Formats: sequence, structure tokens, C-alpha cells
Amino acid sequence: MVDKTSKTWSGCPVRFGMSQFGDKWSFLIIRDLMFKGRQYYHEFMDAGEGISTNILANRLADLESNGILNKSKDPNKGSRFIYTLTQKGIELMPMMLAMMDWAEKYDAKTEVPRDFIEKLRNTPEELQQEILEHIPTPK
Amino acid sequence: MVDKTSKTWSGCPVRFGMSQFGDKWSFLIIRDLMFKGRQYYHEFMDAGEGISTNILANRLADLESNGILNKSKDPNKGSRFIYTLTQKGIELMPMMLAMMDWAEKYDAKTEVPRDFIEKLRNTPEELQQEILEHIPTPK
DNA sequence: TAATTTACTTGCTTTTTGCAAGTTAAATTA
DNA sequence: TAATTTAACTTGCAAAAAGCAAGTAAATTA
Repeated sequence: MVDKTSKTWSGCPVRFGMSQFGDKWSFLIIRDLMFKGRQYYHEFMDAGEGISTNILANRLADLESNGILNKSKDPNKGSRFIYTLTQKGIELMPMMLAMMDWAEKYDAKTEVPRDFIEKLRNTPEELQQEILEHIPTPK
Repeated sequence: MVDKTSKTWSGCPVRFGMSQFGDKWSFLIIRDLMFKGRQYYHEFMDAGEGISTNILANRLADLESNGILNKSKDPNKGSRFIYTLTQKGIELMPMMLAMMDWAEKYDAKTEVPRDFIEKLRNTPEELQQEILEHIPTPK
């Protein structure tokens, strides 16, 4: 799990990042929210990564308590909750895009759509704006 | 447009990133190599994060086998090894800088030098070049 | 050549994760 | 309106990983 107890995180930004979202599952949840349009518990479960239900619940709670995502009732279906990125979460986009740029370069198997990667490298601001417009926000 | 169907990105770049450096300790080691000038085993141990020696050895081996860092004998002291970033590792810099930018914004306790953060936000290319010039490379 | 330095490895305990089954609350169906 | 289903978890236990302390091995220094 992400370390929350270490007294010594004050100071370093990388250590702060790790304490807020510094594990595999958190990154994948943020990816789902930011690029895949997923916003329900079962959608994260069914994303195909193999996350366990207790771990998903734990990470969602951590990310919420860190102010990276927001949990609210689905107005159209009261038995569901909707998870969305907060502004703080949305602003992780440059980091995520930088990671994707790197991965596309070094992993032959990575399959980011061609026009996505071209926009990322040629007109990143435009791409970010476009993604932003498609990210659901809490109403 | 941004993909939301989850069918594409079968080789997901975020997942690839996680498989290559996706844990707290790996990020901190990369930070040490990239920004702190650390390059010896004992320097990572003494960085003050509290990493265990077996975990450090494991992460260094993983990062090396993933081609992110390079291990070689210290020509000046044969009982030491020198760890340096490869080109692949160096190219994680934009991601690391994006994380630092975010953390500086959201963590009151983060203490990135003011001119560093200003350069990061105003002339990022220049900053990257500057950092690059200070990163030790394998001889 | 004996002691020391540096970089690990090993064995054991504790913590975290993964897996399966169980629970709860809201919505749908009978 | 009672019974079933759906969605989002929680719980308990086994397995894996991390943390801790002590030990080892290859150079280097005395």
C-alpha cells in the first residue's frame, strides 16, 4: 500500500507523489478515470487488470481521502456510486502523458492510437484540452 | 479523439510503465540518480528513505534488467559499483518533472528550490538541458 | 597477511496482497 | 409488496512481499 505513516515526507515532491498515488493500482485507476471514461466500481473491476475487490476498495478510499478523486451517488441509479477526478487529480495529466510518451517509445507492444501519440508530440496543449473536455466531472 | 472503449491500448503504456518502474522505491532510486547525484549503493541506502538492503538490491537489479540503469565497476575503486541512468532512464525526466510540478502545487511542505520550480514552469527545455548536463553517464 | 570497506545475501518475522465467500442497500421483477 | 437481482463493498484466510538483523564475499588498506 501507499505509505502514509512516514514522518519524513515533508520536503521531497517525488516522495509526496508516492504517498498520494505511488502504487501500480492507483496509477491504473487514474488512467481509467482520465483516459478510459470509466467511473463505476464494476468498471474498474472489469478493466481486465486483475485487481482484487478489497484492493480496489482500499485504493479508491485512499485516492478519495487524498483529494484525487471524488465519490458521489449516481443520480440516475441510487445503488451506484460515481467516481470522478478532482481538479487535483486532473492535473496529474501531464505526468500521465509523459509516462505514455515514454512507454510508446520504449515498448514495442504499446498500442497508443497513432493520432493520439502524434498530437501528444506535436500539439500537446491541444491534446490535453481535448482529453479534458471528455473527462466527466462531479456535477 | 480519446479512446474510451478499452478495446484498444491492448498494450497499455501506463501498465508498461508500472511493470518497468511502478513502485515507490523505484521512483525514489530514479529520483536519486536523476536529481540528487547519487550513484553508489550506500548512497541510496543513506538517502534517508528507510529502504531495506534486500529491497534496494532487488530494485536495482530490476531497473538494470529493464534497461533503465546501468551498473559498472568504479574504475577508481574496484570494490564499488557505479549506478547510472541509461538513455531510457534519462528520458523519464519529463515524467518526473511533471510529478514534481504537481507536488509542488499540492503539497505545502514540498521544498523545491524556487528557481528550480520557476525554470520548470517558464523554460522547461532549458531546465531539462541543465539537469542533463549534471547527470553522470557511464564512462 | 590481517583488518576493513562495500555491496550485497540469507533467514526469519511482519505486513500486504490475492482470492473466495459473505453482507448490505437499492432497484427491479413477480 | 414480497422476492430476487444488482452493485458495491467487507471479511477471513492463505500466499506473497517487505522489513529487519545478521552473515558473506570480493576488493582495498594497514
